[in-house]
Amino acid sequence: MAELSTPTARGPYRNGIKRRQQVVESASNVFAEFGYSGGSIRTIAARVGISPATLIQHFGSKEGLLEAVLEDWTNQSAVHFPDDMHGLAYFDGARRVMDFHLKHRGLIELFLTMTAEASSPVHPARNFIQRRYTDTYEGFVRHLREARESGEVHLGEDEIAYEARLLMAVMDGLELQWLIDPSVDLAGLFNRCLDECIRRWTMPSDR
Amino acid sequence: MAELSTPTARGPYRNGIKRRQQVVESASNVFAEFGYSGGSIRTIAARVGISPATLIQHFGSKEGLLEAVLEDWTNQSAVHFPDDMHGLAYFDGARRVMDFHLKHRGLIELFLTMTAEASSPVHPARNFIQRRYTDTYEGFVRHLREARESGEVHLGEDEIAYEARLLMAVMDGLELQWLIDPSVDLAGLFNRCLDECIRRWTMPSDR
DNA sequence: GTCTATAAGAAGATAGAC
DNA sequence: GTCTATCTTCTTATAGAC
Repeated sequence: MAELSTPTARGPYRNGIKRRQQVVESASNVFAEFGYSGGSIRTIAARVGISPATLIQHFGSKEGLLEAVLEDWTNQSAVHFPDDMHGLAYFDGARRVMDFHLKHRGLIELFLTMTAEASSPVHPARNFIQRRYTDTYEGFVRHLREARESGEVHLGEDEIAYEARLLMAVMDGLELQWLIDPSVDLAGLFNRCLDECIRRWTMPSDR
Repeated sequence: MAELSTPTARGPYRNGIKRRQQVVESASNVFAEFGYSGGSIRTIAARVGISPATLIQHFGSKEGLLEAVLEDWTNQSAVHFPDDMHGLAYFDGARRVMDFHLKHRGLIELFLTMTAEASSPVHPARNFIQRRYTDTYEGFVRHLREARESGEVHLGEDEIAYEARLLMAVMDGLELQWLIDPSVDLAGLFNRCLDECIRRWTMPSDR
């Protein structure tokens, strides 16, 4: 019984866990490449060298696999957005998020494909994506308010809402252009935009 | 023979043309809703009340139908972007583009879904989308240069490139947020952003 | 845990009648 | 021009052997 309590590197679930992670990564790539509808269980299974049946055995259904992919993606993203930083420093940390995205193209491909697909109310990832956007927006607003209270920036309440939405839009929009044409200088454009945002936010009597 | 030369409202192709347009509109909606992979010939045909076989007869293949959809979409978009305006007035006309998008949600859903899907090199709409982005970017740059030459704005060459990319990003990004959450005030946010862009561009010795 | 075999259905596309 | 019927292939998912 003791061996069964916690799966470890030597424990009984070692292979299962490793395999599961392999499948999730394969699925992320395939969904990023072909979308959720276009990416088939067969393709995903073939890339890790297992049968479609084994894959289904692990995740129950294609939708179960999607949930695992989205969960994994949240974890990967969360690691690289600064949760310990506050106020303006939080937005300065967004540069590192972009650097991370640049090095993990598949991750952002997955996210934007899912987001566009999930504009349909029947898409299985719709709730997840909606929540994700709400969380990001509220996070931006919260940190801008913090920055205002500490005197770092000078923004009214409606300006905070506007700037939060705009920054989100710029991030998504630049990433979209970069996906279509990888020669677009994503990091350069975003850093410049962030510089000007911060400059604008910190200017006294801005508007 | 005379009756066959040009299809008119009374000509022999009248029904065919009307039917064809119906199918293209249905396909636009279905592709917008489920993406290209997820949208099936069967669904598209059912919505216009014809058989899948008839649809294929008209367009040859699913990819042929996609081409017709993209062509139609270009025509619809082109009508509402001001080709007769130049310099700053051109960007002011972008407000009307947004108003048009707001009233034709399916069109923008189609565009953004296609764009995200087409980040994959094997997607049949990839070339089309790439060209579309290039054209838009070059259009923005051209009109900003015109505005500089006529003394309307004060921007360096690299600032023009930056502002063009950023405005494109804001449009796509705000539209994406609006698709996910229709309560987002797309027109309001964009108009405010455009106001500030124009204000920034027209400021002497901006940077 | 993983496989083969297979069910049950939907996909794109074709043939030929009307 | 549109249909029904059908082909082939591919889809997700299950059953049961090893």
